[in-house]
Amino acid sequence: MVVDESSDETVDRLFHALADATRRDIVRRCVRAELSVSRLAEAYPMSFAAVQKHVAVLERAGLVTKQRSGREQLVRTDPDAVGRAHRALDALASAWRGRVDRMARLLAEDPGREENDPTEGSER
Amino acid sequence: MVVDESSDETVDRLFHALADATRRDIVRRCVRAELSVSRLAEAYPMSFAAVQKHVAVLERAGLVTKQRSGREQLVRTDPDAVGRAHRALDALASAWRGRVDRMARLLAEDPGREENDPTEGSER
DNA sequence: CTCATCTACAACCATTTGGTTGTACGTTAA
DNA sequence: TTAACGTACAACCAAATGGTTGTAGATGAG
Repeated sequence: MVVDESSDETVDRLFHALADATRRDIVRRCVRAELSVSRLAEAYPMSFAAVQKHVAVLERAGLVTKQRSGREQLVRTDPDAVGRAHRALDALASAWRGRVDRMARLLAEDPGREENDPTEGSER
Repeated sequence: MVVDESSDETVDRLFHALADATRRDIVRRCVRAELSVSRLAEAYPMSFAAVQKHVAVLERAGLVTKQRSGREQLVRTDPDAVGRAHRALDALASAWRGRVDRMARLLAEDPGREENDPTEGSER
């Protein structure tokens, strides 16, 4: 049950998880080091249970994973997660993005020959 | 009033706006064509007022703009919006990717050849 | 063993969200 | 002018969110 990375509900969970400053901060912290939920909770002005819930949201979104180590639960940001978010954004506006990228490049490098309609270009 | 593109609340609004399939679809549709709110509403199994609210959420997040044309209100996806979302993601995991560090070093040591767009480079 | 620590989870609460309907107002067409 | 259309907005509602406290189960230290 791989759940298809680009299904609506998957993308919903992904962006929803990112739509909170505390959760983004957790992701940031756990990129560099594995931290127990208790350690994380010390960093925020809220209860342990609240942080636990935030971690659960991130986990369901696939942004972090938990690994048991003794009595602690170590949280780690999934290295692929940000890439997945990027791909979701690209899928969102890929047609437009191809056009704008090309326009930007043309304007920057070689102004004067923009006559190819790129409305349906790069799928990267 | 520029509101600082990377403030917590700005990013909150951005990702929250993207965390709904209907809203993502509106963004997708209005990338290619300006559509009135009524036209948009026809596409979804919900009331006009509901679509109106979705558009309002997208507008507060800076993802779309509305422009009056007669009695219609035309909705258009902001060309910069997806770029802003990309940048927010990059800022989130820059430490892990080492991207910002590398960019900083390049800019410091060898200013003038930053022409390899790093927003679209390494994927793992 | 005993105690402190870390986690899990339930119950509860206030606020927000996503939807509805209804009303009012400006604009275009007949 | 009148009727139809497109929009704005308020009031309302159910469900989800984000927080709390409290209780209970594992695990490690002394």
